[in-house]
Amino acid sequence: MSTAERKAREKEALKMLILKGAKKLFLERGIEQTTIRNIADEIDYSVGTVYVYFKDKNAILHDLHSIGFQELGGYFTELFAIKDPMERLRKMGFTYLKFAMENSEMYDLMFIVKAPMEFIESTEKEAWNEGADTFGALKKTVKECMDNGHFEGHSLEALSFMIWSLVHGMCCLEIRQRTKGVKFSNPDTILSDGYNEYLKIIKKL
Amino acid sequence: MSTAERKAREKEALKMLILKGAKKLFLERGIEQTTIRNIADEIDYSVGTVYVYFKDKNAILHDLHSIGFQELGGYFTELFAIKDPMERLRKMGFTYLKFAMENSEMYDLMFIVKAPMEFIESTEKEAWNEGADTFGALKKTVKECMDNGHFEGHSLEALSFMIWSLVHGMCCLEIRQRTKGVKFSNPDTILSDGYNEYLKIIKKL
DNA sequence: ATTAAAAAATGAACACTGTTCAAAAAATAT
DNA sequence: ATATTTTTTGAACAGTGTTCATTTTTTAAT
Repeated sequence: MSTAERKAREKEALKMLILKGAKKLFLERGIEQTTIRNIADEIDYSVGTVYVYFKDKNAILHDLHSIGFQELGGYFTELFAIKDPMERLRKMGFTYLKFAMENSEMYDLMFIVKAPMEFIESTEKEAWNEGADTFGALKKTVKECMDNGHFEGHSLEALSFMIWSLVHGMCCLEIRQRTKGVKFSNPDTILSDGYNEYLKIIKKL
Repeated sequence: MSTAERKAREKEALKMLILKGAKKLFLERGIEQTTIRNIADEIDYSVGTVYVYFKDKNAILHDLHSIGFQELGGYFTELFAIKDPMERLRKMGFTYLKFAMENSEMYDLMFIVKAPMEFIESTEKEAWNEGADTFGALKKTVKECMDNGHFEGHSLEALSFMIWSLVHGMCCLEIRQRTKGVKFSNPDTILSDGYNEYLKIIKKL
């Protein structure tokens, strides 16, 4: 019985080792430039082994995308100590932008790359819980703001989606290099001027 | 002299034929599922010929991305007849969203896919004029609104970037399938409820 | 009309990709 | 020490973007 437990642990450990190697390569050379052979080489295993632990490349990308959401959760934890929902909403915007600018490759994988969603669709038992939970946290805060008399005339779902779209839009334009002709053409500007404008907008709503 | 002119025309015609074939395949099976061989087959030429007319795949994607901006221009033309800048800004938002939802594969190529930007960087003589011009049209309208007393306390560049980010964010989340857990989970909802919320927001600014 | 020169089109070949799977190696149980 | 199960392997396959010597076609000159 003990050996079976150990084996299960070892199996899990090797799975994590593959993910760790994959993440390392993603960060230093980009997602698209990383191959299964690269990952196998990185951790000194053969390609075949990688396929024992992951159905295909999308499975690796999906698991890594989930790890990204755990990391985003780490950025978010201290937010929930903030009592005032408007203050929390402000800081939530900053934290989201900061995470995206400091972990752009992971953000890309979590919110832009198609592969993780394709994996979810192919397995089709589970929904995109990571996304639903994150959006849920935003909605909860927006609701508290509305309960306190803010955002009159807006519906909860719609306004929450707008706020998400606004910050995601900035991140997406920056990460996929569409800010070349705009003055907002680097991560620092997004985090200062972009965030500043975000503050002005939610104040007026 | 006449033959040289005809040859130049024929060269251009074949180039357009390749782009036309590429676009057809993109729309019916997606960008990532379309190969150079597919394109060559589609127009009854060999792979080699494609490479005579285009440096590489990114060059095709870039030219197709430019065609997308021409098409977006077509959607935009009637906007400039609108005198009232606020009314123009409202309709501009709707037109942008409509273009994105009706031509999602082209929108993806224009504003999300990396390849066209990589091509611009590799040639490095030209900037992303398509993007700068489109953003310029938005900025011009926002400026007229500000001249009419709207959007007090905002800077032109920053607010224009926010408006772009807001509508682009919606499109990007929808096109890259991140709206599964949200009620805004199809193109029609974006175009009705999403646009409605966009109207509410710019009215309050 | 024949021939030489230039231009255009070709597709086999190369190095790479994700993926599979019979065989080998290692670990476990008897 | 042997048999069984589990784990790991890497060659092989079908596909990708890309190149380039060769062939075909077109043009220009005689």
